[in-house]
Amino acid sequence: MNSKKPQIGAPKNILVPVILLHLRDINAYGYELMEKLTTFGIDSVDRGNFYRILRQLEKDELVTSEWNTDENGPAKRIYAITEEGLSYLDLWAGSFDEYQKLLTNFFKLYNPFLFASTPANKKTDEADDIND
Amino acid sequence: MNSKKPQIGAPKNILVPVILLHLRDINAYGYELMEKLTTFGIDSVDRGNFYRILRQLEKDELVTSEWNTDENGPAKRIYAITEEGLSYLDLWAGSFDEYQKLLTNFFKLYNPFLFASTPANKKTDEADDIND
DNA sequence: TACTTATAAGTGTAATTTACACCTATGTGC
DNA sequence: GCACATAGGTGTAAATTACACTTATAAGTA
Repeated sequence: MNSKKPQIGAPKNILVPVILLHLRDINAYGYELMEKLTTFGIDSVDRGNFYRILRQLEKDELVTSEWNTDENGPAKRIYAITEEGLSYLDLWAGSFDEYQKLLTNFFKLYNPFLFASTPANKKTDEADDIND
Repeated sequence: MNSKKPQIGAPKNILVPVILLHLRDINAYGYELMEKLTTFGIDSVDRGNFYRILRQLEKDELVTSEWNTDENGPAKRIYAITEEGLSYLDLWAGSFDEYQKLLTNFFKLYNPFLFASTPANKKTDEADDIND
């Protein structure tokens, strides 16, 4: 198990919903998506596995793709989300909602005074943005 | 990959910090901890792997254990957190803080109106134009 | 006594996921 | 004709997870 240091960084399975979320707004190709993710808060993605995830999403019919050779440089595989992908994204949103509650529970136990009822307590310390 | 349904349920690596968090408050044995976790919001743990995680945590010197044969029933292996375990827990707390921000980013994109500045917006409708 | 149930702590191992290294190809600038 | 940035991949060992199964103690009960 090697529990010496925590996965500083998100569980990798977060990649799938975040990809779908971005594709809901704009059609995009893999390379582009990876760049967007780093600005989203996900630092460092394994490029190789990222492309594999995209191809798998296509196999599962959550996205579709087609080659774009119009622009300069190497051809890009442009992805678009499907109806199925959209409802799959909604499932994830529900799951993340649960997970947020879990994290709130964690911090309630970890640092109970952050959740104290009097606003005075909250003002005394920095991290009062934890619970939102 | 089989992306057909999301891991409705937490990433398993959350188990380690949650175990440590509980052990910070009370010394406990595996079976007991598993019951606590279900009330904590983690539904269904793999008992076998749970015990394996505990033994691994001990190998990593994040917890210590000793048998308790005083009480009725099978002997219990009582765990206690170490100093190292405590600081490891703190590392996790930082990591979760990051992850919470990521989830907030997710929902900002997923359902932006939840984060609208005017309270009036929140009141008007539930989610009409978001998904269609 | 033998059998069932609840508690407590595990083992074995296949399947899945992740990490890490490496490969192919196109176009631009030097 | 070579380096470099972009774009999309493969191969595979290591780690993790899921699922089935095992051992053992004590209490209750037929």
